[in-house]
Amino acid sequence: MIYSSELIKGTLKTIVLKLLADNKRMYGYEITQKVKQLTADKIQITEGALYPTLHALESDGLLVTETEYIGKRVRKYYSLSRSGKTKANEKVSELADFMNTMKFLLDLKNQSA
Amino acid sequence: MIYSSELIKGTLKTIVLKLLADNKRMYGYEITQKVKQLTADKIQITEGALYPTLHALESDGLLVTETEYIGKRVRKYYSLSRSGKTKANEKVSELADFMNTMKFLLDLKNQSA
DNA sequence: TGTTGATACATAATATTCTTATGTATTATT
DNA sequence: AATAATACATAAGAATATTATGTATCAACA
Repeated sequence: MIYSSELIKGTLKTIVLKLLADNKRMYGYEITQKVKQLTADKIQITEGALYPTLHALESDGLLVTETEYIGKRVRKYYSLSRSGKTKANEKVSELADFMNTMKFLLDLKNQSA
Repeated sequence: MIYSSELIKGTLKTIVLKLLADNKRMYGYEITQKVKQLTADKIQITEGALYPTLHALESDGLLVTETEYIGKRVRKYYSLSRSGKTKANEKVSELADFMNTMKFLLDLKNQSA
């Protein structure tokens, strides 16, 4: 089972920031695989969504990059800047809070009964 | 505190379907107020988001409407169709599952340590 | 050795879904 | 009389994803 894509919307930035908070540095493809693995294939981040997001986070100054070559193949590592670390904490807290609120909403029983 | 708007994306349909599953019938404005109340103002559904969503759910056959007049003011009640009830259950289950997955992701500790 | 699948980046066209702004009108409150 | 709340609706624009496409390297296998 893969979640309907609309659910991912709005959480991608937070997922990326959280993974980078946990792993110091990661490259794009690695992020897609890590998320796939950690969620038992339930969340699959597409490259068309991820790369523009990484570029946006970088241009916001939240991520910094180092490019390395593995053989002849380029690999672009991303890591959190100082402000990125702060932002990561904020976004993770907000999402956790949001999920509690949603859980509460979804657990409500019939109000009309 | 109000959640950053991007978090709401993708959950609105599910919230609406869930509220209608709990309350038999509701009208648009009522839904905005109910969500606001249930979430202590943390989630505020805008009318520009809600009405198009209600119309879409209706045209998908998930909702049915009855129009009533309160004095001279029109009020449009929405309720779940048979397929809407099924869909509501599916969407709520999926979102609950998704939130567990996200919770797991966010609770992970440093992987690089 | 050549074809396939995995790795690894990227962007463009399109679709979806929201925000923000605007509009109309009734009713309640001050 | 003016303002806020109730109640509907739509349009322009922004944000963010999907889908498709492109390039290229590397590993495995037949």
